[in-house]
Amino acid sequence: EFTYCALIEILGRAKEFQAIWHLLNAMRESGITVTAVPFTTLINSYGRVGMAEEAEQAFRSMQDFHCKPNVYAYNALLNAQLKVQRIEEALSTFMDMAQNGCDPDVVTYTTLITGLCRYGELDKASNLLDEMVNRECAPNTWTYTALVQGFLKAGHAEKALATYEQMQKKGCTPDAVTYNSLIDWFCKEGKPDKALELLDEMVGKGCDPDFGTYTALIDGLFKAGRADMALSTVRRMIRKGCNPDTATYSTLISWLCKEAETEEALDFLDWMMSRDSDPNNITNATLINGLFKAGRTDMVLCTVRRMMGKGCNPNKVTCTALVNWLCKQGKTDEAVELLDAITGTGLTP
RNA sequence: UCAUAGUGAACUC
Repeated sequence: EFTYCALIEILGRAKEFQAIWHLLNAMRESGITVTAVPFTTLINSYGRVGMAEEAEQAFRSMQDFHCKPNVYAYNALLNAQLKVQRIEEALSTFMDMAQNGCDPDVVTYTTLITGLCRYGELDKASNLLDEMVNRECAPNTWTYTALVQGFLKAGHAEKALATYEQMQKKGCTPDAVTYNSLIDWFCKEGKPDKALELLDEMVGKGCDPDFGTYTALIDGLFKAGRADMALSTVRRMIRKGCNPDTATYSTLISWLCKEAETEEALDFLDWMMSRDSDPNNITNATLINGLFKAGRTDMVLCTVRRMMGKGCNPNKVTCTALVNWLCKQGKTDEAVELLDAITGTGLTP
């Protein structure tokens, strides 16, 4: 049983859904009692790739396995539904929980609050927080942070800050994610100094900055025209033992290209590739786009090849741009060659 | 805790 669950987890990440179903059926046929665990794993796997209807189907089929959904299964379903904006369905899942005597927990509420905020249903989200308190289901740092983030993204800074206050009054300590949300918001508002103050505050309170903190700051400082400070933040990050990840690299590469520092941007790519982290699709798009904008068309093709060598293929937008450019240059052969090299795209200029 | 929730990056718009 334990082994099965581990296997299903792996299959789920590999999107081998059919294999999971076969495994579940095999388990049932061999008389193994199927618990809610493998179903939760399956529902989550569907959820991750946005297959909400399949997630719903998996949830319903639990019945056929005489398996009663628990709060984990409900939460996974809610998550899958909200990810693709099935708000009505999610709300009815939430009602079902109550009817089936399954008490929502803090994860249930946080999932709902996050989902509702994402689609602008801030009042509903806010009401849920009140409902939690009334039902003696204590919100935690994640719950408050989700709501803070929701208000910030919706441009309701006052409410965000009020929630942030409320959180602390209730004894929930802000963590790195909470700070990162606020830091990012200050940066986006063009107030990197405020963001830096918050950085000091978090450090002062013993909360370690992470990738998110530094990346948000670096981006904000570049945006505010303070490239030198941004680069010193990179050094600080490395000095503190927090190594840049792919998002940090993308931020750097993007800005360096904008600042016409393409050599530095390419140096970062070298550095990145010489280290643990491989470029991902976003790094790829960032760099290619940056090189085009900076007029470094000489470097475009060899960079594309290097990244493809690392298994990092251009996305649709980049690919179209590349092919267009090659065709304009009259290098249609190279364009066709490139298209062939990129699997599974049927794009033609 | 064998399974679930909140942050950061490019392009497109």
